Amino acid sequence: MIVPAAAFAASAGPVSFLSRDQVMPQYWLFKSEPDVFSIEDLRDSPGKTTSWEGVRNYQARNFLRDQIKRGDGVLFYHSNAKPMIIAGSASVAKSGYPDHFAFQQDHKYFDPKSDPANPAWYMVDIRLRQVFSNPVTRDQLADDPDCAQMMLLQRGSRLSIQPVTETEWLAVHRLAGLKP
DNA sequence: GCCAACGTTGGC
DNA sequence: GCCAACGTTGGC
Repeated sequence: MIVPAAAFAASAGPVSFLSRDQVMPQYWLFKSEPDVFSIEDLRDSPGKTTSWEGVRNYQARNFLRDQIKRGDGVLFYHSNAKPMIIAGSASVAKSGYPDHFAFQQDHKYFDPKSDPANPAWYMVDIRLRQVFSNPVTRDQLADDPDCAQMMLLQRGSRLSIQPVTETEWLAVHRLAGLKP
């Protein structure tokens, strides 16, 4: 039986049958304390790539598990630092997969709520794109009309993984004096 | 170092 | 299911 494409699209719902990575690149901001893991640590990692484990917040977990896809752009933010900066950019090298560190009893990220049959926590891999030679400071972001509304700058925003709009992505690169 | 803003936990 | 206590984040 031949089903007209329009009928199939309607039955498939508003998302249709396009997979996510055929649609649009998305942009994110990942926070990291540079004392723990900095953009230089990423640069010096094998293949300039690292896994992003240890996220233990459900909202961030949902992003990691459901939305963050290979090829997405990542702004690498240095939190709890002097100065606080967007230090560079990265690309998602591997979409969400279970955070296996949560399964390891002797690991600092162990969480008995999570097991391989039903993982509670997820992670992605990211690969360095650019170390900004002129990092973008938090103050610059606050002063820029395209960036002032960023989730990062909302008072009390503790989310360690945040969505970034394309406008913000472009504006951050403009402030860094770079092309994305 | 302080502390506001959260998210989580656990007693009830 | 409520909510107080607690722990953490992260800017200041």
